[in-house]
Amino acid sequence: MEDIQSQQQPTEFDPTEEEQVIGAIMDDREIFLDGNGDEHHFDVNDGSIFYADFPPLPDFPCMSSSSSTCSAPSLAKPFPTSSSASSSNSAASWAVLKSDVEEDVSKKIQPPATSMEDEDCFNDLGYMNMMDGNEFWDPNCTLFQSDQNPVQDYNNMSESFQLPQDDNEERNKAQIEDDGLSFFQEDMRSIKLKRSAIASASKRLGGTKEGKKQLLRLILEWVSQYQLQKKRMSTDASDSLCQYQHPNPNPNPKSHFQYNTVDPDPSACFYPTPPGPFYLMPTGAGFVGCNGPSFTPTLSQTVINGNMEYQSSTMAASQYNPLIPENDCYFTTNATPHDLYSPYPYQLFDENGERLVRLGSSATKEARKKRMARQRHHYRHHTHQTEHQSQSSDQSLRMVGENCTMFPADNPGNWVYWPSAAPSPLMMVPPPEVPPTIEETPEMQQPQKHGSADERLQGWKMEKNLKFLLQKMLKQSDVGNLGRIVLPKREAESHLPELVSRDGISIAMEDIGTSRVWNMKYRFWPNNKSTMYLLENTGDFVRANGLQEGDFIVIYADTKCGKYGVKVRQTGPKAEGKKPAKKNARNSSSAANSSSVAAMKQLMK
DNA sequence: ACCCCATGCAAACAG
DNA sequence: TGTTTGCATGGGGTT
Repeated sequence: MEDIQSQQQPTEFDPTEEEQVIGAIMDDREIFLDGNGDEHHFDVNDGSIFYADFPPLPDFPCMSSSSSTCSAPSLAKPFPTSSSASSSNSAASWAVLKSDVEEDVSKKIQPPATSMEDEDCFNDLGYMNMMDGNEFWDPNCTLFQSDQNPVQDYNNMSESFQLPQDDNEERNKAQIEDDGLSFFQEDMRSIKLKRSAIASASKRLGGTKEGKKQLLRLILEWVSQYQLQKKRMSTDASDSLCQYQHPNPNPNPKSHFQYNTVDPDPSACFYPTPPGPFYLMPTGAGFVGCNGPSFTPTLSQTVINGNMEYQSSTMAASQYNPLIPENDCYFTTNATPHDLYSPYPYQLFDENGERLVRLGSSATKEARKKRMARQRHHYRHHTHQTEHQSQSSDQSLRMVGENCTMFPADNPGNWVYWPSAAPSPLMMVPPPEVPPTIEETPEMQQPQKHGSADERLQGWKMEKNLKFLLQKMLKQSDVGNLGRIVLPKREAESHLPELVSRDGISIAMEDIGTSRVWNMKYRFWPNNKSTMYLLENTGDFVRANGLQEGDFIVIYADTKCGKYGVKVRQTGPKAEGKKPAKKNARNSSSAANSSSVAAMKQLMK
């Protein structure tokens, strides 16, 4: 059973081939036959369990040229109010959400949503070399595409299952072995994997026998967890569902979209308070509304505070929320909490032949033990959420912050195992801080350490849910004691809420690095027959981050949480040429961007 | 010529 | 008197 052997070369797979039962990859012994149809049918079609095109990296997707490139001028908003694309394509839940927000807020501040305009913008900007596709922002996108609706195949196993406690994982794994064939006979029998998918996954795992073993191990483990969970759920299914709660569960979708005022409860998203040993982090898949039932069943595993959860995220949404239209998008309100906070580290995706395996943590016991040790270590030292806010240097915090999961920085649950060929972007890769320009090559934007840049980048896309809005290289006047930052006009008009009053609007701006939320004010001044846009109340923010002239702030729209995020990028000691901008462009953002790109390239080296 | 925006500066405000 | 607020100015890039 350990011997995984594909019947084909990993790299050679017939696109027309039929599904291949799991057993077929195991030592050529047909241990598992195709399910008889009335059992759990793990019909993992090509393109369903593999997903190669991660959501776009929201880091600097639109450069200053965006406003000129994007068709929507000043009224184009990150949170469109009346975008036909948005209203027509977004899920019904979003429509409800939108209306709620519009009724309640007074200044046309809309929750983050994606508009086709924005997508086009991204495309036009050539950012798609990173974004690859529109699925992330496309309300109609199928984040995990599949020719078939895997939910149908998952109808009988769509419970979102979890592992018990992490301490039990060893037992679980042991049980995998102990149960032996009985284990397989129940569920593995019905798992079908397309040969190409297997081949691809195997290839991703190195194409070696060991890699195949690893693949099988992952599958087995996943199914085993399903087995365990199924047993549990048979006695108390609801417990399983209720065990995971949003840190700030609130049935009112508006709770996620406090746009006009600072969210009184930052924990609504930005300050999660794990309710207990379990804390689910929202995944892009489950949260962002671009995954309908066609969402790929993924082998998901997350270890959170020493606990592990396995979940097939969209299955849960499908099962527990039958209102979710197929192939449609749904936003948070339609998704069950379970769905919304589904982890995903175990993932095998496929799309258009470009395969990517994102495997879970248990590739080796050795590695897992190390991770668990790290988790315990971190957990001992960080038991209170408030402490997390000072972890701006913590890479994991950065990542989760950008992912809107607001996972505690010390929370080790954010780890994933990444095959050596594709190191985890979460753990190893700092985000590219420089918005990619058209002329920028992907290599320039990507970390250099592990794995291919493309794989890492895709992982990034998967993790992030932030949409780049604008960035600004701070001038002396921005970091002075005036407490205001002039924003680039075009970007402000294009991507920030429309201002109808000179009083402006309050914007809850989360510092992505620290998870701290700053209540800023976005407003404009008339200026020389034109308009000047500013962020006010930035003094504390600037001081807290020690921002200086030449540093950058990048403003994002958090599409999951409906808030704004700001990321600071400090360019270090202001010794050399700290006046790079030197008014070298008319648009400060353009100037800043172009100059900052160069500066950042230096920094990233 | 137009526009953007960094910043100067004075009025208003607060302590 | 110090700080904040709001507008004006003008350098410099773009059209």
